Amino acid sequence: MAKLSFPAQTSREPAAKDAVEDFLKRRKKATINDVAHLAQVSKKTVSRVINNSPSVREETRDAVNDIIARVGFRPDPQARGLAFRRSFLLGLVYDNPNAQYIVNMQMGALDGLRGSGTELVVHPCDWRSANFLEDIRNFVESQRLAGVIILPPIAEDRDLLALMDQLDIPYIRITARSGEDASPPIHAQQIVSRDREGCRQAGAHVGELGHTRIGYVSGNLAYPSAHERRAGFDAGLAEHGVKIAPDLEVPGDYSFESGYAGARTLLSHANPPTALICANDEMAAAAYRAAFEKGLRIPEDLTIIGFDDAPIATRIYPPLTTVRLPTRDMARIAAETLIQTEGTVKPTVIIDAALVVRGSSGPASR
Amino acid sequence: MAKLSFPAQTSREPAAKDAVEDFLKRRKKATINDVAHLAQVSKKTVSRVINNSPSVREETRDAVNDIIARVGFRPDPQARGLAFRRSFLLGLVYDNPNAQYIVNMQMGALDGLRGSGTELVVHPCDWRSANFLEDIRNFVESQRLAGVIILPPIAEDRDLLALMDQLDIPYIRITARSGEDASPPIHAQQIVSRDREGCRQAGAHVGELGHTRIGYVSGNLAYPSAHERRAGFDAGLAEHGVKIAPDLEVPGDYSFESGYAGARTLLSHANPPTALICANDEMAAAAYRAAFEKGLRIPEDLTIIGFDDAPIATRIYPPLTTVRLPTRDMARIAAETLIQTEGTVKPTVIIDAALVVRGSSGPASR
DNA sequence: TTACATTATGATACCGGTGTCACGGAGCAC
DNA sequence: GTGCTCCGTGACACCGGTATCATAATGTAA
Repeated sequence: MAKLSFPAQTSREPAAKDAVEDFLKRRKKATINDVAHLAQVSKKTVSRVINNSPSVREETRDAVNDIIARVGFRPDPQARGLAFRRSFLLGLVYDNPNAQYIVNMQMGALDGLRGSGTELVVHPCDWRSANFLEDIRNFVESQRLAGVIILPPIAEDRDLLALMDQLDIPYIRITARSGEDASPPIHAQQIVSRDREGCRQAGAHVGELGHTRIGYVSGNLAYPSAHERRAGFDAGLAEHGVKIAPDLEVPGDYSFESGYAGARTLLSHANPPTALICANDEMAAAAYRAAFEKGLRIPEDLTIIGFDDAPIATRIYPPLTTVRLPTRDMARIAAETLIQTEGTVKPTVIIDAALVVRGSSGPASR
Repeated sequence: MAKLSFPAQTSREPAAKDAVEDFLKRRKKATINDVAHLAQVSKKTVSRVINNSPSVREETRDAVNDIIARVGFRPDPQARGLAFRRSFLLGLVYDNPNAQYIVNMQMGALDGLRGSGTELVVHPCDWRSANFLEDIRNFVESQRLAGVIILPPIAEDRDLLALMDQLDIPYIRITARSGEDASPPIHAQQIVSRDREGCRQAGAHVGELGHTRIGYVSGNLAYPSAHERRAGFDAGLAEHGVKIAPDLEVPGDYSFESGYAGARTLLSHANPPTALICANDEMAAAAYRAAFEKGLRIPEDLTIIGFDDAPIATRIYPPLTTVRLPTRDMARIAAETLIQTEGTVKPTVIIDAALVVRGSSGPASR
């Protein structure tokens, strides 16, 4: 037990030591061939070590790992990708690059990728463009992406989802409404936010404050989120026996401009609202402006509710009561899911939104 | 002149037609080998066509291009990159991912890349981390990036610039102060914003409005931008014989929180300012809050000036008078420069900032 | 001891492109 | 007609990895 059979091993090591020194002097990026040569094994064995193949003798593995560490070898993603026929890049595709949630989701995706050796390639695109699909196809296919995260609203595009299915590349969509109960159902991996629940809480909050004259600036009704949010607000208000006044409802499209126009209209009404619910924070910020221009005080004269808990919610004054949507976490989970699952499709992940009460909501004064 | 020697050509074409049909039926992504085979030339010739090599007979080129178009061949970036020893990816490295200018610059970089076949890989990093340089080195080197755009504030890191020089990869830094007159001078390609000029205009504006009691919340003095901006404001104010009150100056670090704390301090002063200049919009927005909490009206009681013309400048009420920094354009130019220049280093590009007067500035009332 | 699995390892082809260099033919001077 | 350059093209090696399959080394049963 004491004396191990060292003659066999030692024959390799000493020679290698010097060779490593020599190699390092050349200051060249190490390749798998260099490592194989220095470790006196074939490149395939080095490849096995890199890929954690089980069928490598521990002794060999250690020797190879030693050389790898000493020469600082890092396998080339390009070569690896070429051989594997897939890259080590995750794609983030989205329209609407100005929206804050896109920024958050990108940060979330980066959170999820950190330390994985996979990098994030961002690819904005134009949903209205004629070659929308062609552009994405080209991107995904030619980069041989390891996976794709599709952000709202284009995550609702059935043609895009069909394309992704056809390309046979792992992808995950982020959306406000599960596609499983759609017709036909969507079977893609998805991260679904429960906007409805958060909005229910917000609606209940407004009802609880005693408001009865309630205005609403909707989101873009082309997107499921707008309907989910509306349904949630309705449910919460109903808990207190109130509802959005039919004559105090205007369509918005999530933009500041549409929110401003909508809020102006509502606040100019002969019998204006004492509470104004906006389908996102951007429009709520616009409502602030409309209110201030009319000389209204928030929340004394007007309660305003938003949705998203975007940074702007705490930048405007008074800070906005809103519904927090953990966009960053959603994208993080999406990225983690894509790089962890090896072909296996994980079930839908549901994320809850929740009310955050701040200074823009107060009791009805009239 | 009439009869061209067509026998030689026609022998190739007809056979190919059918072959292309056959190929398309297989629904496989075309490779250079497929194209070479169908066009009845060597893959090297196809390669020449792809790369616009001049030494290809026009006739041959047309034939190859025809096949390329018919089979929808797109060269694989991975394989191409492996052979070229560089990828078709541009890296965007930055710290401070929450800042709005980062978002703008990313959009700008994407603008600059559009249609170039190069994709953008975003890589946030942590300047304070011990392996900051190692992380970036690893990223740049292992991805064999085609180029790197370095955003502020890490674009000021001399060690990072030295590393990039050593890695011998095209890169361009975006900064508020040219490195050419630094000691030792920085010879990197750079896009320099002239913050100072914009701030001079803003300072002159404040002076012109008759303010004499002027407060200042500085930027992070570790960054050149903070000094440039301050110098600009000083110069503009000096044009009207006024200056920032020594007792009304507090340090900020560009964050909302620091701006809030700073503004509160200044507005609590026994002899408070009638104008408050903030080194960026984020801090200006925080100053709004501090002012409102004190019951001050903007601009009647207090003039507030920001810098950046970030989206928030028009979201808060009243809209903020600020200095517009064309961050998006700067990054677009950076990206364009990197993909256009083939080894040749372009000179420094200077971008001007300019005052945008909105509703937060008004005449001094006292 | 021999026969037969079982494991560890390597030789070679391959992923899809580009670089090097050699070669055949056209154009020109002699 | 010969010798020369110049141009267009292709054969082949190579970029840096992985897959396949054969083979050497080891273990186990007979």
